Amino acid sequence: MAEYDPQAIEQKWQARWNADRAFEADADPSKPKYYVLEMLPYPSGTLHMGHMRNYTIGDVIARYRRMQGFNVIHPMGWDAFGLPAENAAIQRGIHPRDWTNTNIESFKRVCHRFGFSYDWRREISTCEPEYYRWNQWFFLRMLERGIAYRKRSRVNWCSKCMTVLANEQVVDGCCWRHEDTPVEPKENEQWFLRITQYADELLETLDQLEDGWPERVLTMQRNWIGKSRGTRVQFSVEGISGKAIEVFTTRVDTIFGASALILAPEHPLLSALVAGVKNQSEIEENIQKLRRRLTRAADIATAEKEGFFAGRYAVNPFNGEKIPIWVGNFVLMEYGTGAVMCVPAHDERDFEFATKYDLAIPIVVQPGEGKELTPQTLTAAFTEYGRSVNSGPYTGLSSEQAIAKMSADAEAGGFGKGEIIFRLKDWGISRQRYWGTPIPVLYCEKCGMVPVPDKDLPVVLPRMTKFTGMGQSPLASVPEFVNVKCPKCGGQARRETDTMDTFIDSSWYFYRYADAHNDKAAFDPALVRYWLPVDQYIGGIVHAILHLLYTRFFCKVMRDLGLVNHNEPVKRLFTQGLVLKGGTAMSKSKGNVVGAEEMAEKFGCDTGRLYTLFAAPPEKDLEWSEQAIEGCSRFLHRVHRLVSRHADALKAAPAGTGIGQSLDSATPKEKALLRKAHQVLRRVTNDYESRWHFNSATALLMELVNEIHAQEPLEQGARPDVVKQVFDLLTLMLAPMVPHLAEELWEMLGHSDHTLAHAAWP
RNA sequence: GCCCGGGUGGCGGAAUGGCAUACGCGGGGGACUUAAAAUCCCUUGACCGCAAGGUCGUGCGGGUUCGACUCCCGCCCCGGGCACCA
Repeated sequence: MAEYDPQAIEQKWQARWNADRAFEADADPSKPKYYVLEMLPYPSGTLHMGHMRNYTIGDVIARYRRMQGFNVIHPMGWDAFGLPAENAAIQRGIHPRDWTNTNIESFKRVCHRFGFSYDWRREISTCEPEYYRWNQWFFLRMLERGIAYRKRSRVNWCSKCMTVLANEQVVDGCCWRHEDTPVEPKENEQWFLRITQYADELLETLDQLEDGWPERVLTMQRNWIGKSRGTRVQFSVEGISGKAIEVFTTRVDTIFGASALILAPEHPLLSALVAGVKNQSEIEENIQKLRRRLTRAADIATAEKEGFFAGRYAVNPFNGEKIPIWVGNFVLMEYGTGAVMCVPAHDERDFEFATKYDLAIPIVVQPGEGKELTPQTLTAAFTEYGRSVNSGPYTGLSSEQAIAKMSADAEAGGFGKGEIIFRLKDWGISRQRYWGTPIPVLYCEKCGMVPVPDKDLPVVLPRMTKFTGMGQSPLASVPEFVNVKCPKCGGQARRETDTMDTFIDSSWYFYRYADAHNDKAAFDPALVRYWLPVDQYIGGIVHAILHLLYTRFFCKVMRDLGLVNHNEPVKRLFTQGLVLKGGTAMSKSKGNVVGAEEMAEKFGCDTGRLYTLFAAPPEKDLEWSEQAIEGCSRFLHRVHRLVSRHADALKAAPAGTGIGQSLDSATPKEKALLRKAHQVLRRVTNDYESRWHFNSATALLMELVNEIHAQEPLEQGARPDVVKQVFDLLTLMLAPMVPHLAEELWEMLGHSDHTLAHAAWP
């Protein structure tokens, strides 16, 4: 009896799948399609079990859907541009392209080694001109529509990455790659994509994803977009004509309770306001002090409220009342108008501020329901809706009514209007680094900024050889790249030397899989219409905002370009848990990785796959345990032994009894075994179908094996055709999770007609 | 502070109102073996008991129900997200 030899079996079946082109799928409108996608990896270092868990889950789904008769597209590619490659180049003197390609080769080898059912014809690598020329093409289309634009602004600079970061790449005031490095504000001229133009739609269509996306991802995106409905109101400044201060408020109904205006220290009107007031120099000094203290975004949230009177008064347009203008450290220049009205009785922050600086606290909203607020009983701000009091003509209205009426009146009176604002900012995409897509514009002495004509795409990234990581845009030091003729006037021009954020690359890559080698267009819309949107996307929660927001934005832009006809790129999203070792996520920098290849060497990849599925439900974090793997290995050996021991008898079984046929003549014992097998089938199907609890699916299969083992049905004289049916079911159920072993068992059971790759799910 | 998850043996975890702890790991005992590995069998929540058996037991306190890990109310703890967003 042959022992289970995973290495041999795995090689054998991988060769067979290759020869059969078992996982290649082409668009075929007569078949229902299913798109299974795993987030494409950044090829750095070694592929570890964290990656493998992601791909194993995807592979199980792809194989299960294939068995169900779907035309399954299951592609893989490489997020090949990015900083670590460039940093490796600086540290080791290797070119980023060579470093990246070496890593891609090894990642690919391991993917093959694990038997993932990818259609490799669709492979892409984002650092190849064949791919990134379409980044440039998209950029030019956005430029034409005003979605891409250039402006000077305050941006986030990471001193370790030596580049500007997008807002989405800043976590708790620090760089997302360097959690201990606060980003520094920096004035910079750079390119932005006007994602805010889609803010409302990005928020609205999240509702369509309720059934398919994790609640927390939807919440995170909603928070990030941060829609607020409110009113913009202008306060004139006493003694200065023509210089109104605008505030944004969601509670215009409380404006009769405003006891001050508070401006952000960076407010552009401040210097004009302060000019000529008593104590001018002292106030200016205080402003400088506040500004300096606010350089670290991380500190702002925790800092104590501070402020001071700026020397002038504003006029409340609703009642003509004079209120002092203050400067406060808690007012954010980046949000709203950079100025707020201070209504202490009905806003917690204002209450705190007013208490500290002894400002008036007039009550203008009463809760009703028999409760009455008085200055004596008000120990905290009352921030809920109620009924307006002491609010002139609005007294007696509910808060909702007052907001509506006061917004309308402000607009009629020309001193304000209802407005919706978002927290979301435009996407800054310029990076002062080398290893990325060149931005396809140039600057002509005569014509100014000129887009590179489509016919001149791609703008190929030159092969630089010296990397220092110092200073600005490495490409600026390559004269052959920088100096060009202007395509408009033929005069002297300079190329843009910043490169694109690599999140552009990953924003549309899964559309390219549908038509990976098209050299006339990013993709053929007909193919995309067949394959997209993605039916099931699987990846880490880290991309809950970053990648998943950007890709939704790209989808909407592509729709408006007439390239796609859907509104959301991904129907269902699954975020798998981390693979931990010693309590922290496996990562090269922490030095706690378990390499996928060594895993496959030691136990075989089927065991590795099974372990990541069995050790925990897929959404939970999983602590790596070598002992638990041995349990999985034992189980697979046990199954192999069980089948091979009975293979000869079962092969000879009469072919009469197929799965699902009734067995009137079976003995009670035979029926009990069959019943068990079908119970397991029902529950395992449910696990594959919707619950994705592969750990309990595996447990059920173990139970079935234990049951067969305990009963020894053949030895006890059970009908071979009945036993065969049970073994067939077991094998089919194992197939998505441990495909190599399942194929081997299938063959041992005498099925020589076809591989399991496309066998029908029972 | 607000919003999501979660809390079950020594450990990973199972149980979609119906035998709590499936399955696996680890532990204990045994068979086979000269021996070991592998394999196979038995056992393994806590407490009381020689035993048959009994009592307790899913973070804590209440409630609904014939019946609650599961539903409701109030807390505690852990993880994650958001947060001077006006």
